[in-house]
Amino acid sequence: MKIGELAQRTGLAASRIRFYESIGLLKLVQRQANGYRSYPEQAVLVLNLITTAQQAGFSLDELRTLLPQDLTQWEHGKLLDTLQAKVKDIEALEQRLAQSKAHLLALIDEIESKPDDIDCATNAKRVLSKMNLGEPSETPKRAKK
Amino acid sequence: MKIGELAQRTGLAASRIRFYESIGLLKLVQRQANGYRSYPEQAVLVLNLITTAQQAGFSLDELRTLLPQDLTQWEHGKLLDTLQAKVKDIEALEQRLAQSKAHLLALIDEIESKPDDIDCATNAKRVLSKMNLGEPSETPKRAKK
DNA sequence: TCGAAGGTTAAAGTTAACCTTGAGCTCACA
DNA sequence: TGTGAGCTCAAGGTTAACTTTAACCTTCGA
Repeated sequence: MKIGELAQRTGLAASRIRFYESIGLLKLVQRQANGYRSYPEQAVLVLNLITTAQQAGFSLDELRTLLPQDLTQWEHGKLLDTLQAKVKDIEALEQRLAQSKAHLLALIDEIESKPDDIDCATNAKRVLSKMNLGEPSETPKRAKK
Repeated sequence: MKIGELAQRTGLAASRIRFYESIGLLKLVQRQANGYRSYPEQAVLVLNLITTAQQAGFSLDELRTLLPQDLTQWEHGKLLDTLQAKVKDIEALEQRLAQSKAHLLALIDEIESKPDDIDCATNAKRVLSKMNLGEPSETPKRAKK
């Protein structure tokens, strides 16, 4: 199939598919006589696998080293290890998220419980002084948008 | 205090502090006669607040609109709204993480339960065919590193 | 007085994961 | 035969949040 069809069937932009090829991530491609790219059925699977894995937190770089030339040649040991490591990563992220959330909730609480009889400035100082009592974690999260 | 000291006390690189000023995020700064920047004590608080908020998922852009010139001039309503929205964001992210994790664990399980009597290629196909049964979510996460 | 340490600026580089642009083939069809 | 959709490539643009570089000034300690 040509790139347009593959794009439609995977929901990816054609430019993105070409990009994956250019960085050596998608090697399942041949050329027709006219220079057009030609993909086998399997390409749909692989692209879906890639986007799914991306959503699980894998970078394209990781995926490149993880998905070898041929899908039937997976190294089970290494693959399983990596998957399990990724689960650990996610768990760590979950921890950090929970912390951030608790932090935010505490802050909201602190602001809301402002005694009605003090002014903004004083309250701001009070709130600020209560912040940052936990040690600074070093790993920033990037939420999308 | 000069930028070097502020950098030390906050743990941030001086270049980063200058950058924050350049994008209008840190306005608590004056100049000495020699052109050196001079910061008040409050700057330490504000920078800590910024890095903490960043870790909670706020972009610098959001922070700029959220932290006005003077810390004692917070708009409580807007601020609370934003904080609550961010909590929602975090909860959504938590959902997605939980999904990813479940997905990964299912995959691990699928691979591990490979019948010993079939070959790699067949197993790869079997595993692949079981993947991507959930609908594709559209929001990719970026985990760090 | 000299050199190192620390300050200033503007501008360019970094990273990841793409997208956009422009110029030029190729193909199907009316 | 022409036109418009689809393909090719290389190269440059985008975004966020910084860092690096280069060229130059200021301060401090020996």
